[in-house]
Formats: sequence, structure tokens, C-alpha cells
Amino acid sequence: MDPVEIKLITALEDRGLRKTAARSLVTSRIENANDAFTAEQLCRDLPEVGRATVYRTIRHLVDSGALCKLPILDGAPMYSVARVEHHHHTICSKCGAVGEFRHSTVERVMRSLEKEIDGDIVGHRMEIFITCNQCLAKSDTGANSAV
Amino acid sequence: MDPVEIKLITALEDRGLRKTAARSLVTSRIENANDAFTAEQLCRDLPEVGRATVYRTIRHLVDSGALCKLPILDGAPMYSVARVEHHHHTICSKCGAVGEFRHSTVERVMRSLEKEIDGDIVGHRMEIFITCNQCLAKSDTGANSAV
DNA sequence: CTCAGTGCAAATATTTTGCACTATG
DNA sequence: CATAGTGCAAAATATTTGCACTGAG
Repeated sequence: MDPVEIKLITALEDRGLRKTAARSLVTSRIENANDAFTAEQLCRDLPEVGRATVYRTIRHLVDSGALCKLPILDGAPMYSVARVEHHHHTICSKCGAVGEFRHSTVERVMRSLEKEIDGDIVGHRMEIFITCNQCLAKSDTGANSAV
Repeated sequence: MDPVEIKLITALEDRGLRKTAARSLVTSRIENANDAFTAEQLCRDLPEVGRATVYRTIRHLVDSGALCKLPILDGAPMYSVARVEHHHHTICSKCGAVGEFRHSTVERVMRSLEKEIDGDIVGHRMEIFITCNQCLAKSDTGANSAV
């Protein structure tokens, strides 16, 4: 079984939740997601699972830390599997593809910010907006290639 | 007149929008906002202005760059006046107070990230979650003082 | 008079909740 | 059989849109 799915199932079990048919469908759908997804996409892909159950399962997974909730500027938030412990996200501003990265420098910056910030730092979030390689390739083959 | 309000009014004028009574009420309410606010708060504070106009005015201000839209983890997004050109936000995880800061190191980190990120960086967002001094003071006077 | 702007209410989008039903231990 | 889990539909929340009306130029 895919390690991602194991992680998701374990996250649910750790919270004392049963392994049910509906939840398995959700975790296996998420495991197949290469990109971040919205709750709505899950509902669409799993018509046999009720909306409420999809939302409830997502909430369990976010609460347990197995999924990240990414609030985006407009529309429904996206979710992505938390593949590394502490990480940040890249979001392609053309196609919406979400990636993850980790960079020790970011943590070092946090420590240096501690001095000038008014209060105790308890966490942080960082998102890098990119044009992903696929979208770059797409526009290169188009009319804008003469640069 | 407050420089913040001038900035907001100018942002609207620059887009060819008239200066109307409703818009003046909105900009003057925002000018008085020390913290970030939600659209709903503006509507509550300005019952004489229709919801649609509040939302439309906010949208104009965000589009013009005079306001920042901050998507938050749960609930309605918050807005804050863009006081410095490129900045980031601190959000108190207890009371929700939003502040701004700018740090040259953050920009330097961006440049070093450029190498390891798959695509072109077109922007970024960073939020620092804090416990603000007010909330720290509050909990210090409480039971947790013996540290 | 013309058209940008407005307010209301309806529509839309997203998520949560109440409730009766199912099914697991 | 007690109780966790489910699905549906209604409610709640957040925002946008259609439309008739108002008011400035």
C-alpha cells in the first residue's frame, strides 16, 4: 500500500476513528491526488460518499496534521498531504498546481525576526507563487516565445 | 486628512471611480481601523451602506493594491491597508490582531530559493502567527504567571 | 437625459448541522 | 443493543449578481 495512504489511515486510527468503507474511499482518492485538491473535487470524484462525510473526514485529517489546509485568495481552500514535517507551499498562479518545499533558511529568518516582532512567534506560513514548468513550457510554444 | 484615507480615495479615483457618499463612508471607516477587518465588520459598522457596495468597494481597493486580502484558515478573509509596499503579516492566534512587517532577509531568502524551486517565482506571501503582547499580558496576570 | 452608482433581495458557493437510518463491536 | 458512522437535506455563512431606482454631470 502506498505510504501516503498508510499515513492517512494511521492518522484516522490514532484519533480512535474506525476504518469504514466511506473513509477508505476518501483516503484512497487523496492518495491518488498528485496535486492539492478541494473538498468539492473529492465530492465530485466520490459521488457514493456523502458530502458531509467527505468534509468530516477532511476535517479529521487536517486536525491530525496529515493534511494541510491552504486558504487561497478566492474560492474554496485546497488541501494537500503533509509529506514533510514542516514545509511551505508553491502555488502555480496559472494552473493552481501546489507543491511543497522546505528550506532551512526560512527557519533561520524566523529566528532573526523574533527580535523585531511585537509578541511571541508561535508559527508561520509561507507560500511562493510561481509559474510552474509545465505552464512555462506551454507559453513558450505559444506566441510569446520571441524573448 | 489622514494619509491612509487619502491613499484609499486616490486608489479609487485612479481607477476612474467617482467619489460618492457611500464610498467615503467606507474609506473613512477603514481609515479608522487599526487592525485588519472583515467585510462583515464593515457592513455592521456601516448599516447605511448596502452590503453589495461594501463588497464592491473592498474589491476595488484590493484590485488597486490599496488593501491586502488575507485569506485565513477558517471563516471570512480579512483586509488590511497596505501601508508599506511589500510586506508580510503577523496574526495573533489568540485575538486575531493583524500587524505588518517588512524584513529584507525575507527577500534575500526568496532569491536563494529561486534555485531549488521548480518554475519561476512570481510572488510570495508570508504570515507569522504570534501571541501578541496584549494577549501575553492578559495571560500573565492569570494563573500561568509562575514561569 | 444618461449612465455610474446604489440598495435590496435573490442567487450562488461553501461548509456545517440535525436527524433518522445503518452497521459495527 | 449501544453507539459510531453515514447520507440527506436544511441551515448557516460568505459573497456575488440582477434589477429597478437614484443622483451627479
